[in-house]
Amino acid sequence: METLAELGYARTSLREIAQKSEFTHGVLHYYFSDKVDLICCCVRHYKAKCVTRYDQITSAAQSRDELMKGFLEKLSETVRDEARMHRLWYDLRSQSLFEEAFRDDVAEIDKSLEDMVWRVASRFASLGGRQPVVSRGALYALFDGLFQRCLLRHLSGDRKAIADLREEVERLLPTVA
Amino acid sequence: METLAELGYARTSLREIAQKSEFTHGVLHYYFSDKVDLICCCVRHYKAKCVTRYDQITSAAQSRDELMKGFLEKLSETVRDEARMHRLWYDLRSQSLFEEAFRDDVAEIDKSLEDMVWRVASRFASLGGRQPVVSRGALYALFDGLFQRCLLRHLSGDRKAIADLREEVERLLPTVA
DNA sequence: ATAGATTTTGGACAATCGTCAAGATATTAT
DNA sequence: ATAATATCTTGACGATTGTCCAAAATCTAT
Repeated sequence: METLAELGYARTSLREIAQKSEFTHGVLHYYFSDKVDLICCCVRHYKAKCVTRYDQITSAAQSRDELMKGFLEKLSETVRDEARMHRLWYDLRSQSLFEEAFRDDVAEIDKSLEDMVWRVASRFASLGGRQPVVSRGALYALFDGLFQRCLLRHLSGDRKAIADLREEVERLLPTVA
Repeated sequence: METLAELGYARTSLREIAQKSEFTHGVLHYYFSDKVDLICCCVRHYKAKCVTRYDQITSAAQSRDELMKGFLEKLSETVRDEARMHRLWYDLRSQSLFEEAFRDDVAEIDKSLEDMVWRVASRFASLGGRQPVVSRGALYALFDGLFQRCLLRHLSGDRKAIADLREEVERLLPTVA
């Protein structure tokens, strides 16, 4: 996954993966039937690490301010420290537009991420005695779109990318939940 | 571009592009310095075709209903008829997360698309004597996210993908503009 | 300790990749 | 028509790809 996150799907070969691991290239075919199988396993592995990222903040927060602060902080931290791994997610999601074998796993992760965003927004709303005013799908689309854009700007060296994302989220979240 | 749209960046070789064209593989290096250069030119070429898609509808519409109807229709048509070309866009945008050479062009197209969405929403708002209530960036993130999701579902064979997108947009646009 | 199962190695394979260059062909200018 | 330029073809190259396999190494159970 580190190699994939560094090079991207298109430029990653099994030999490169093996070389940056503690194994040789031959052993990969002992555990994975082929390249697609290996990538699929990576996608599945990614999911588990990702979809509970904000859960602790969500359940611990006792006020809208506290939740907002924790969410913004975690969001910033993610872009700052895990940009490479997240660009891999967007890469693989795009690959699923072409490679049928990836679609089910990608769709499942997408759903899990949508649920995660929904949990945050629902909690934020309920802490104000309200309910979210947009659908799950729209909410996810919005935050995913903002995150993706921030990621691209950040990786391009734009120092204001994270600050702008924070500002945007701080303005938007109270209007939708 | 047709070959790229069919196979995706990762699986497309110069020889494959040549084979599906009227030329041989050698001639590509007469016009393009290397593979990255060729893809960059494709990205730039894509832009011109894309960013004025809704302009006629936007300027012709005389009421919110008319604009909504035209926008929904064009949106559906795009997903239905040009899904393959649009998955190429998402593919190349993801590639720009890894390949620095793509970033400037991708960022420029992204900006143009944002402007395009903004023009639609602004017009929709002004036809109701209003102004959009969210930022350009948020608006684009929202619609781009919804479109991307719809595209994935549509390509996976989900017959309800387009209808769901229409429904979502019909509900959202009046609340943001 | 020994036999059997499991895991790992490293090389071989055919196929494909991007790139290049020499020469053939077509176009244009005089 | 002829020369000069532009365009295209073809074959070659070294490198890399995914896959496979026989043999070596390691582990496990008795």
